[in-house]
Amino acid sequence: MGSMKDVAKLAGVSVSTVSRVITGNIPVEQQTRVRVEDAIRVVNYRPNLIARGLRSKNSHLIGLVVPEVIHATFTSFIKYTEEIVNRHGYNLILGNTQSDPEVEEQFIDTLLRRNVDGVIFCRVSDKSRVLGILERTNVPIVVLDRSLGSENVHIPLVSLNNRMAGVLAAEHLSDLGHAQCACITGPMDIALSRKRLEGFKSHIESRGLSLDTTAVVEGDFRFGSGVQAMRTLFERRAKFSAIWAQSDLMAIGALQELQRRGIAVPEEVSLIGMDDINFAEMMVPTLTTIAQPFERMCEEAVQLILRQQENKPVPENRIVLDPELIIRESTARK
Amino acid sequence: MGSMKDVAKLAGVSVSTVSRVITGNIPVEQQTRVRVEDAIRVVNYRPNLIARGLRSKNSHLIGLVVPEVIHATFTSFIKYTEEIVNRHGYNLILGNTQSDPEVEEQFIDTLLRRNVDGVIFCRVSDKSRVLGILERTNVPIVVLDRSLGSENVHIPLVSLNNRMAGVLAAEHLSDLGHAQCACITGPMDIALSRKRLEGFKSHIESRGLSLDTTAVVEGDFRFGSGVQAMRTLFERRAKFSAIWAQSDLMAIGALQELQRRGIAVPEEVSLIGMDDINFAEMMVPTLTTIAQPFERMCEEAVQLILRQQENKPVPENRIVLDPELIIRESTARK
DNA sequence: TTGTAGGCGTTATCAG
DNA sequence: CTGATAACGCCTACAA
Repeated sequence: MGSMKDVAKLAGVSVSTVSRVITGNIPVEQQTRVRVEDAIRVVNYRPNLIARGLRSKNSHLIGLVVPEVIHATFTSFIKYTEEIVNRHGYNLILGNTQSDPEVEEQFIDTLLRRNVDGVIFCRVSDKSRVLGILERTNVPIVVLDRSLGSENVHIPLVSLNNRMAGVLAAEHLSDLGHAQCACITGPMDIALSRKRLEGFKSHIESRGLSLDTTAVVEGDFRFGSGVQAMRTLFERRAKFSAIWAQSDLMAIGALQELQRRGIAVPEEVSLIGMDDINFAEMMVPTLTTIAQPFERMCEEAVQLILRQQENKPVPENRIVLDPELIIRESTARK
Repeated sequence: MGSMKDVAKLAGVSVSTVSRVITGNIPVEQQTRVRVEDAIRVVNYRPNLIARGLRSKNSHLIGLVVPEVIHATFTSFIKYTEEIVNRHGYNLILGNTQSDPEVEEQFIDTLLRRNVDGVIFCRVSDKSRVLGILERTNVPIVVLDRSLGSENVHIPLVSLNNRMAGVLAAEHLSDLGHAQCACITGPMDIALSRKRLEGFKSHIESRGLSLDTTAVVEGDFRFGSGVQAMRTLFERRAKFSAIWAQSDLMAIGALQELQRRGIAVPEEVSLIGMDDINFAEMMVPTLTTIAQPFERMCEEAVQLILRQQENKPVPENRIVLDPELIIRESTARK
């Protein structure tokens, strides 16, 4: 792979002329243009993005920061973000921080030193100092699926209407005639877990019922905590005919424990998950769930980056998308 | 974030001196060193990797090419590769080609133009022209979990002993007394599917039994094809008391279909998967499976890249790792 | 329309 | 030990 110099020499022109035919839209005489184009082919010239980036101060690189990779939500974010940035001519540089502030900071540091054109953060905690660091740079940044409550109002944010997710779940269950519901939440120090519970609870109360405190168990979004939460519910002798788990993985954990105890789903207990991961359809019974619009979330995030970069006014700084109820087999009329 | 120039000006030295204290191990007088270090702190200087890369012709970037993201095997590769390259001071740039040769080529092109220090390809087909393109460059390249048969013997390769996977599955089933087995394979135009089947079959034959051709169905590694394959087996009235599916996803599909037909696993039919994805433990019954050493595979791949880059002799050009049988609940004595 | 010159931020070489 | 200077590959004034 030759450089511009090689092309120039071969074509008998200066490098700036080569640059012009590469860039296009700058007048070059037809004759020299073809000479240059031929030379380009001969030396197999491809513009070097490093050099170009050094000059133009942008890298066409977008950083994606996730706290985990093997995790339905983040895997989806990775997939769609990569696809979308690609479509816009960018490449994705991926960083898994495992929620370790140390790793987080160190990754952000190299991103900045690579002149990335933007950084997308998945579910970053307000505790992480990185937001502060990034704010002081002028690198476009977007928080996707954010967690904690206290607000950095000026940082662009794409998130789900988590409260609505709770309402949708409660609505579906009460429509089916369930008067006693249980809820397996995510970590309560993450705002989205609280918002989901709040929506769930408030809809139940709006129907004149109440959500028993013994029927609310905290999990960590993962499978094991779903199993454990189910056991806790039984230990507490909580009364319920329906359960909402705030992630499909926890719902699948709950399902496993129910089946091990010989409790039929949905005949005896109805079960709703959340996320609509692929596996929701693979269970027996298939899982009713609250779907997140992963692809649209990523699209909005990338748009926010690109707009900031072009210094276009960003009309909406906080984009909140709606979840959707997907009815399958795991819920039934009481 | 200032540049070296800023630091130099502030410290009253030349840029080369600044460069020296950054690089370390080049003699600089103690006094000027501290002056420079102070200045570095003041202007918040961080060496720019783009510029450094332009000079030194390496980017500390490694490209990972996968044909899919939301897919147990590749998600694992992404996770581990990212972790490992990071540990070595590299960043990962991820490309999902969806097996589209067009996208593949275009991605490789930008990788080369970014001066990546290495490219790791997951399950690349021999049909893709990219291997040829890459061979002509001197960028280190490794094929991970490769598929097709015809050999480019000089390209470093990390793969699984797929034949052994088949043997392990057959061995386990015949140890349990199953004389009639079925197999749901991956796409037969992918070499690893054929090798797996070959191992499976040959072990069965070594026991004086045979694998009925009606009991072999081709899938595509995905859930839906597992469901479909199961139906096909029933339509064909194939006789079997045990099934090996060459991916956990297909096994889960088969399981769903079996359960829908009221056939108990493992009481009536034993079932083995392959991969040992997270969900294998989440099923009821939990899935017996053949585990792939994903992390080690990635480690070897990264090692091969780094060794090539340092121009160290690469002792082993083809690394084949062994799978492992994980016994859970979905298999039982006949 | 084309070439020359300078610079993007680093590092390496060569004097001093 | 330190400072010019050139070079990495590209782009963009400015001049011709």
